[in-house]
Amino acid sequence: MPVGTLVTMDPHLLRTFVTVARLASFSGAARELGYTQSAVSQHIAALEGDLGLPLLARRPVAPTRAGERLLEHARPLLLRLDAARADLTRMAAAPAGDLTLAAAPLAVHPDTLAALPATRVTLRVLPRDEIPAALAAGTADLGIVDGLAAPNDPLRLPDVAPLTATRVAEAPLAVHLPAGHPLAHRPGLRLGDLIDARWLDAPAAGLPLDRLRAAHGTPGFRPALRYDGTDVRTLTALAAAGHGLTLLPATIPPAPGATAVPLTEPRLVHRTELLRTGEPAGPAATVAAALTTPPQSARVGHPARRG
Amino acid sequence: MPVGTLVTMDPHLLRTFVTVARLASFSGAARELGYTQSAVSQHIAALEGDLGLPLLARRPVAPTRAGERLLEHARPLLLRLDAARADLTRMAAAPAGDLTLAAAPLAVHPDTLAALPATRVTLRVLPRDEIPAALAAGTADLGIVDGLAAPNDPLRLPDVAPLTATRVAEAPLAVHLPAGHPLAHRPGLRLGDLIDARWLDAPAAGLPLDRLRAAHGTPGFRPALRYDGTDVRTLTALAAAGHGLTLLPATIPPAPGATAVPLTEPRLVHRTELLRTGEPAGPAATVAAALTTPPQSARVGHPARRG
DNA sequence: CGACCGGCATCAGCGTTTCTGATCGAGGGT
DNA sequence: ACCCTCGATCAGAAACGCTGATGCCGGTCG
Repeated sequence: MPVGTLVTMDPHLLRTFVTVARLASFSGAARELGYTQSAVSQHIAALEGDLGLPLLARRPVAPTRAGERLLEHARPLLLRLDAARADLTRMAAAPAGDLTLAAAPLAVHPDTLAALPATRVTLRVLPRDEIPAALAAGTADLGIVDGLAAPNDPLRLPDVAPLTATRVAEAPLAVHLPAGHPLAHRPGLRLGDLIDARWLDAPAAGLPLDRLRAAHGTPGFRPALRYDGTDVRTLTALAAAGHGLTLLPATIPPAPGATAVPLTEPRLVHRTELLRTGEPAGPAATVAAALTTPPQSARVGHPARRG
Repeated sequence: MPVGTLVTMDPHLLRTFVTVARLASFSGAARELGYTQSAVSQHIAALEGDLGLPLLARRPVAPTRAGERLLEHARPLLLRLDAARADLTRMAAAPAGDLTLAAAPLAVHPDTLAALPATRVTLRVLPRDEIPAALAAGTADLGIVDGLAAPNDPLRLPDVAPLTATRVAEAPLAVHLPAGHPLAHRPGLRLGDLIDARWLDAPAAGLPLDRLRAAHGTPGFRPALRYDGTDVRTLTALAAAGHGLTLLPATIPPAPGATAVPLTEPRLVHRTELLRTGEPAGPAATVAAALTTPPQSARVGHPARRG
């Protein structure tokens, strides 16, 4: 299949456009990018002339409707471009002995830690959505991400670069409730029972509430206390203290004063996956192999192949 | 957050690289792209020099390991770039009166057809995975895609451009069996009961088998007859004739001599979604509104926001 | 009210990039 | 042995993209 025939839209122009939009200033963008203000002006003029549309309102500088749209295209495009470059230049360099692992907060499982070599390892905890970008940019060699999914369903991840995802583990889910909660003694809970409850909102550490809403197909799941850290023990403690419910993998023990009740419906699991760029090399390969004993691999770049 | 600082990797160079790789020929690519062979040679040299890696073996011309990797980056990149360009230039042109609708084979539902205006409409049936690209390229104004999904889960689609997906319908699933089949009189079937059966392999028309394997987490689901068309009636007839089983939305009636048995486990639905680029305008807006009476919208560009 | 100042547009000029066209060496087929 | 195709390389010409200077507009302050 032939790849398109248009091309143009020089990434340099896109980059200055994005910068101008972010700073709301031509001269500011020029300073940041190391250009003359004149050059920046010409860049924007070139883009607008090429597309036949005004992209920015001047005085004050703000993107037009078309400009907004171009930003939506340009930002991921530049991300991918940098990712491609980083990936390829990495292939040129010899594989270093050091290994950097980027992990989402709930994705670091004791088994995982046991599989790591003793030395020259950096473990970096990042928000889930930034891990693919970190891999792509070469900031990390291996990624561990987690999320809610139907059993055996791969996770949905931002598509910034051709990454390979491998299933590491799946665990059932449990709702953490304070011991005195009326539902705390049930053997199992359905998500529908808990729509009207108040939930901890912990986007960095836990499972985001909008994912629950999507899974159940309703709004609801009102946020109570918001926790911006990544520490899971704090989260369970908050649940024990009655600040709201949390849904966590069943492998996480509840804090004293709390109970973890298995979630029975819908059939969701907490899935963790290993992410890597292309062929693993050097120490990354060893760790990757150790983490994925039952190999169940899937490409995430083009998810629709499986849909 | 600032967008990366590297840039370079001129798309023109990437385009000639992709073309050279596809044609396995420098001069062939030159002919196709309207360059001199000399220019193509210099393009490749520039890329290789820039990255510090050989990308192509000469004589015969074939991508190296690094070249393969670059292709994986470059192809979606160019796709996105063209999509961005097409999207923006479309904004420049006045919205035409004509409406082109790209639909996956199983996604065209009677209700959908009823919602269409009487004139100036083109309905084009495409493989599911090509619909986002068609929208992005401006070949179609609206897309209708379908697929297997957990209830209330959005579909997984190739991420070529910022598209908006809206739920149109969800239907339960049914397995089509010949009337004489031992399981034909069951009230319901579980997917696990059918791993060892032979299945129709109809990637263009039906639900792909590898999606079933993913849903059940096992290999199995051996392909029997392969059907490359997109006609659903043929598919049901093939199932009736005993050429293999098919899984179809329960809204599709079985052919004479066949029975449709509801699928009870796992909890999967046949979901159809409406796709559009940014803000709908002109007649597309009317149709889009008509198709999505209960609005349940979601951005597909960055699926991880919900996971 | 007028001068000033910051910010974007425009222009000429020049250095660099990036084509073309010609030439060369290496293989492969006749 | 010859020719023909293919890719690499080189010199020159055209095109491109940057800088620095200048112009214009709007807001601000004496």
